[in-house]
Amino acid sequence: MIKITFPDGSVREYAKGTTALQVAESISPRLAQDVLAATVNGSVVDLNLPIDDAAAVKLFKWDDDEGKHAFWHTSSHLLAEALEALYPGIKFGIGPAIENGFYYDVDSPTPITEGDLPKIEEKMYELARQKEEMTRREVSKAEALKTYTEKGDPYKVELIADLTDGTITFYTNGNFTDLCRGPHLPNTGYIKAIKLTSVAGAYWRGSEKNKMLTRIYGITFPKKSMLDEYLAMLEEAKKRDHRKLGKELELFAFSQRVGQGLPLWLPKGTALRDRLEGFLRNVQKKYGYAQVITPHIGSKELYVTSGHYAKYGKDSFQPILTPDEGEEYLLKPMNCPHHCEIYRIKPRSYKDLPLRLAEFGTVYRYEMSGELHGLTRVRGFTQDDAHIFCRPDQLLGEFQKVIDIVLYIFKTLDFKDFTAQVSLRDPNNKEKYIGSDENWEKAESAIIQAAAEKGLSTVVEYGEAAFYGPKLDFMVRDALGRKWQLGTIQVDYNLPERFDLSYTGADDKPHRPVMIHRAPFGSMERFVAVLLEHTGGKFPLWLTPDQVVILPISEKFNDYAEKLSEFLNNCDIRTQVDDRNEKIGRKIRDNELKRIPFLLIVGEKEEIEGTVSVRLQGEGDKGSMTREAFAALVGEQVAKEVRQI
RNA sequence: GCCGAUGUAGCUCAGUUGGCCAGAGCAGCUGAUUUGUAAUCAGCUGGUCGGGGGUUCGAAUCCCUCCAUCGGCUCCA
Repeated sequence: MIKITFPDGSVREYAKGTTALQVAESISPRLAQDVLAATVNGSVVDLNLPIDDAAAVKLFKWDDDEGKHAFWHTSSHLLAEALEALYPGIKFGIGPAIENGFYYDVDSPTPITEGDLPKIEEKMYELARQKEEMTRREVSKAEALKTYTEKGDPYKVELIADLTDGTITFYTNGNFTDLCRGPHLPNTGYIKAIKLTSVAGAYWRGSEKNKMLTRIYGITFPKKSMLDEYLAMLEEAKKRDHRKLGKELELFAFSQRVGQGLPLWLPKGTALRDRLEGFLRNVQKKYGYAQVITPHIGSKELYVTSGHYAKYGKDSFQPILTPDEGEEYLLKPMNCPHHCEIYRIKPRSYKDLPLRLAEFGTVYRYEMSGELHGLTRVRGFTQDDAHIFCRPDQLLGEFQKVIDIVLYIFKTLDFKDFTAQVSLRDPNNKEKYIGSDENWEKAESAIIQAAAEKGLSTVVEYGEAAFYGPKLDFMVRDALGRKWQLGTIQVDYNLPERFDLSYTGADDKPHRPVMIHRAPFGSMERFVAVLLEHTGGKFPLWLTPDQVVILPISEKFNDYAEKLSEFLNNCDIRTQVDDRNEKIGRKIRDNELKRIPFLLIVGEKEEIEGTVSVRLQGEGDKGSMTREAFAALVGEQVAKEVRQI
């Protein structure tokens, strides 16, 4: 007998060789049905792996990430089995579980397109219904290599070559055997609902130098109803797509003639963006920032000095030449070099620091055409940029104040679900970065310390740093769950050196300042995009372009509506009148669809009483009140939304 | 940039064995209606069928090419 310890601390005895599935069965039949994976002493294993020694066992169901992972990982093997049956000679790359489902990368003798997915799904259902056992087998490296060399699967051979002997396992379901670490479900019968979502190209091992394989994405569920829910959720998410809402609400547009990735901000979008900028300007003023403005182009020499030219110059927009002298200028890809030059305009004393220079700076970057995406990835955009030049002893405090600004903004705009990511150098690829190891280490530890002292829970990502320094990035998801970097704070010891920035210390000697790059929104474009998807176009009252629309019952009451509008606008309430010759039902519908928060309906009754009938967007009739009472109501709500710092 | 898909009116979309002047709804314009809480009625306007080239007696429809968009990959100062 062996002792099994459970997460709650209880201990039960089982026969040696008992499997995790049998353990679940001994607890309840229901649990045995729901359990998908288990950990034994912390490592994830198959449910049917015999446990031979006393161990701590934890069981995972669908609601656990480990459970979903095993489910989707098994699903990718099922997909592979179906593919091998339908496309003899197909070669396999990798087929992992991902956040929402799984994929398999394949090299098929005949092309696979989206039209082929239904028949592949059909085959998968057929194989799933056979409840094929997933059997595990440990193999030697030599045997593994032999198997795949004989089968003629070069990708698997390459993978095996990197593995250490003694750790290699094969899993077999039906006629299909795959190199795999596992764990897996006991059999394919758990998979009841299957949807192959898309096909895409993907470079083998993620390098564009390699061959492009075909990647087939899919998702599976233990119940049909769960798949239906998932598909309905995707439909809902599509309605919140910022590209669709931006068009519907007339916030921004693109024109092929202007150029791809170059957004045109329409009047309502501009009003929204101006308000966001004003909000941040106000916050920054309180934190001691000074606004500056710098040109949209800069001489090539500026970027040679900063190091940007060597790093990105050739892949960027081509330099602009002056007509006669042939001088080279670049479209500004970032604001920092300009701000460094502002620092240099006069000698700086340690008493002048920190110097905080802020600019809503529009920059232009050449992004590859396939990478452009609505407002989240564009070629011309405006950063809510600022550079803080400070003494080394001020770095930590300044960094933390920037964290405060970011958190204040996220709180005001109700971004609850964000990730704070510490983006460090790729330790195996240091030549991608500039600057000394010593400075990198100083900068990295400053960020980690600042975040820790602020009680921020962070994830660390290697290889995500800027080329001149490490970053603290704030990632927020869009409607479809894709992560976007919004706010960013970066510590930089390099640019001050390259620009030879200095200040005179109390010791009357020159010292090198440290620089913080920061953008709490990230860029106005991306921030508005994510905000749109989060709110579904229902912006908070303080931010929304139109706050109130007055709907006269008929044209007879247009004059009263105009007077009301004038009154409210004088109270700083953004008000319009819908004076079209339409029925009231029509006006309500059209203005509801525009997501205008307050609809005021006025007719004979209101004109005589001097009141307005208030209708809240999405909520309906709220009864009538005087215009003064309404103005006070709006004022209070705005004040509540934008809490003072 | 790469793989795959898509591109018909301002918007959403019909229209493929290639064949009458290319259609609908909404939006827009004109007129009627003067309206009480999510679409009033009638008439009218509007399209280089993404651009260019080709095949054909004939192309929105087939072929080539370029452009843009969408889903990924790569990249992301």
